[in-house]
Amino acid sequence: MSEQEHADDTESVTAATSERLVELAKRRGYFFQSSGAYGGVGGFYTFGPQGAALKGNVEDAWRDRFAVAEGNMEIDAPTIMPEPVFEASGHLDGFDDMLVECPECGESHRADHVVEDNTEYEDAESLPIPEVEEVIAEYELVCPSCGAGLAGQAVETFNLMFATNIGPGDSDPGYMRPETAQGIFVEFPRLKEYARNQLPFGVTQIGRAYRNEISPRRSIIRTREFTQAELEYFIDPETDEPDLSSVEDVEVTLYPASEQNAEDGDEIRTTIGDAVEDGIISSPWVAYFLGVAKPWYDAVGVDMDRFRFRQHLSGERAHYASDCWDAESEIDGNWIEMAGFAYRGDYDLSKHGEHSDDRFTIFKQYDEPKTVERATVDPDMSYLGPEFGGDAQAVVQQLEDLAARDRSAFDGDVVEIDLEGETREIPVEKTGFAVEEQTEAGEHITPHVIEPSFGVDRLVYTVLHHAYREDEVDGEERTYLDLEPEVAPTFVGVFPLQNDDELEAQANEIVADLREVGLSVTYDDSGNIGRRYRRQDEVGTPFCVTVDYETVENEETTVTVRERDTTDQKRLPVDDLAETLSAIREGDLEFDEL
RNA sequence: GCGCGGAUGGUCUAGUGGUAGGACCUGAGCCUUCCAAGCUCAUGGCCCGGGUUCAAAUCCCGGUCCGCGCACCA
Repeated sequence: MSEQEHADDTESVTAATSERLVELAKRRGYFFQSSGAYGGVGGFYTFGPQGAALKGNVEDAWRDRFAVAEGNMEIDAPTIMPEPVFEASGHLDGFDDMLVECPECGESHRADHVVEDNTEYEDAESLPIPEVEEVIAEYELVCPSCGAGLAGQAVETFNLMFATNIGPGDSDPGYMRPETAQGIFVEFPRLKEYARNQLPFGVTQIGRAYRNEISPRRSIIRTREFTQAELEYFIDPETDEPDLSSVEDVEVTLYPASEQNAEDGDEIRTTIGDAVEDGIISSPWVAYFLGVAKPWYDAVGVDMDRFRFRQHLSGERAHYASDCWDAESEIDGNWIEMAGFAYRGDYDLSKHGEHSDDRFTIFKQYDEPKTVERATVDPDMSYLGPEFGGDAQAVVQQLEDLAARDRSAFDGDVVEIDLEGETREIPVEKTGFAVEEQTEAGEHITPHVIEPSFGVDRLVYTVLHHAYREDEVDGEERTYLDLEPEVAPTFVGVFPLQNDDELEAQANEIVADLREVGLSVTYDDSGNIGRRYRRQDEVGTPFCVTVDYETVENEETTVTVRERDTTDQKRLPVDDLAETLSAIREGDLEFDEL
């Protein structure tokens, strides 16, 4: 077999897993194309009963670890926000792609890239559309694919945000958020109050985000509406350091940019502590969250042999990030991004501070108050008002600026200011100029942000894919999902061995008992017992309880408990059942220990 | 958005210019003392819109959706 044939063969085998998984997902209610009755719509999926439960469990696990256990605050912001938010965040401009279509071959190309690659223009993206069209015509630029002239072709913009109107008319444009993060940043002034103005603090959000992708692909891996679980962790970059003691021994597989660029570069197996010490991960904060994330991914069922952290190459980083690592999982031989851990610096808070009326800063007290000399003005408005009319406020502004900048300007009898190109004189006595000693208790600083941002749908897909198993039981083929008990949609199935009033009554009692303690239970009395086991195997239910004749005949009431992966059975007293299964669900007990 | 391929019950699939068959699943019943058994019965389908034709699920055109490649993924 040739190398090529062998590769094809391998691919078809792995791709088969994805195909079977997608088929299982449809059939058993994990996820499926939405709006199918109307022909479906690209990039939108509905999570069915099993999928919604799995996803909810994953979200709960995330909340437990990244909000509750870390002492962070969770919020729930709207998915639609007004245009100015995205002007500030940079999504309105930065999210705009200029596309030009070739009249010959039909290929679409980034117009700004075509211009930058073939002219002396360096930042074509910032040019207005008509100008880009002019440049293309002027330089007689051609299609990179086929060489046909592009002059005269319209340059279209495509913004990946879904646009809408807030209220009637189109005077108030709004957008579906392209990431949940902005919902947190925008509320920073209030959130810092809830944190009692103390850094560091973290805010989490689990919610939907929307991107009008040009071409959604690979089932729920790339969709137009998806769920993110994000943490924005705000720190004082001068003084805050993470406590790495709890994560320094966590072993990780890292794929740094330097290795990706190297000829024979490879992944590095190391620990969080060593990676920081060796400078592989430059930000200890990013390292901290990688260290928290890895065991968490393990716990929800990601195969650690198919998991790594990959550093972004310099060219692939977002406009806001100074360093970024992705958590990646391997699916069918491809690595897919499940989370990004970005050091966003003060980018977002600074932008919102500039664009809005609020302060996106934290007041940081000095250890000792500082005494500073400061020149101030307290203008006599009864003079300035009549003298300058509508310009009076501008004059006051100028005086304040001047006092701060050059107090010697107030040395004489008059101060000269420039008003719309005209020099005007103001008597110093009318300006209230004074040099005073002031004590400053601290300063306003803009916190830096570390953002662990998780894609929930991709994680759910990975968990299902990594859990997919095929084996044989007594010579019969079996498909099952090796889901962690913590995230499995259904925790236990309860069956009467046969259709028999007494067995059914007993089984129903057990169902009620188990539900009483909060377990997710399903009851099934259809078909023979083997079929029912296989049904639960296929959706990943970790345990099945069967009521048989021994249960109802013997003195001590007992049932069999069957474990999914091994199909092993143990007999347990009904009285302890709820407690025992709860303990397993919580991870305090193993089936083997029974 | 471009190119290639595809679309038949819930799922997987056969099929022909003359209105569709199978397997599995599902439901009802029988049987059954722990792993997809058996028997009987039942529900359920040609992606959408045009065109050609006496007749279109089938041929042609357009669309939608899916998969792959290109581009895109802040």
